[in-house]
Amino acid sequence: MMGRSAASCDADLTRRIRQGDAGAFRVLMQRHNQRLFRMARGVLRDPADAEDAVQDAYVLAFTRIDQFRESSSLATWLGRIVLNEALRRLRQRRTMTGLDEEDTGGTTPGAQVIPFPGAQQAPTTPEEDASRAEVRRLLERAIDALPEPFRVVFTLREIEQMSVEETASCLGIPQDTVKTRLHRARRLLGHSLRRQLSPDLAGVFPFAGERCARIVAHVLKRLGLPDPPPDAG
DNA sequence: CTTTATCAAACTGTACGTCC
DNA sequence: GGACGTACAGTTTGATAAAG
Repeated sequence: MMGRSAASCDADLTRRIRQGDAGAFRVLMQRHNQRLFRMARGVLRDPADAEDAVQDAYVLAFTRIDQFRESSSLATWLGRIVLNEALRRLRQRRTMTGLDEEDTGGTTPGAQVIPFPGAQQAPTTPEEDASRAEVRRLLERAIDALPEPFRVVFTLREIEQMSVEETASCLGIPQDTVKTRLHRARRLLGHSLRRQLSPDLAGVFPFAGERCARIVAHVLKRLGLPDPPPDAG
C-alpha cells in the first residue's frame, strides 16, 4: 500500500506538476512506473501493450492534472487512468480482431515474466532460480487464463497489494464485488494449478529405494530385530 | 516485557436475483 | 442451468492499546 510519507510527497508533487514542473512529473513516473505497468500487464496480458497503455495514461494524467480532485490518493487516481486506458485497449483489440481474445490456455505471444513484488531474495543456486522461474511461468499462465474481471481484481489485490477499498475505487465497483471476485479468482486459480500440477504431485518427496531401505534398516536395528534380505519372505 | 482485550480489515461461505 | 453480482454473516488475522 502507499505509505504515510509517500502520500504527503505525492501531494507536494501534485502541486508542482500543476505548476508545470516536468521534473516533478519525472519523479512521479519513476515512483509509480512498476505498479502501473503491472496493473496494465494484468489487464492486457502483453508487456508491450501494457507499456504503451501506461505511456498514454501518463500523458493523459499530465494534461489533465487539473481534474485531479484530492478526494483519493494520487496513486489511486493514476491507477484508475491506467486501468481505463488498458481496458479501452482491450476493447479496441477485440473489436479489431473480431475475436474474443486468443486461446486463454496458451502463452501470450511475447509474454514475459512479470516481476513479482519482493523478488529480492537471498542468493540462490541456478537450480533454485530455474525452478522458481518455472513456478512463475506456471502462475502467470494460470493468471492470464482467468476471466478478465477476476484477473483484474486479482492483479490489483494480490500482485499490487492494493486494499479492497482501493481496488473497488479504482475499478468503480462495490467492495463486496471485489471480495467475491478475489475469492472466485483464487478458487479458479487453485483449480487451474491443481490441474497443471496433479501429474507431478505423485512424484514429489520420492520415498522409495535407498531412502526406504535405509529407514527400514535403521528401525529394525534399533528394535534389535533381524534384517532379512529384501527378497526373503 | 508479556499477556490480554479490542477493533478493523480481510477471508470465506451462502443465499438470492439477474442475465445469457 | 450456469455464470456472475450483490448482500450478509460468521470466522480469522493482524495491529494496537491497556493491564499486570
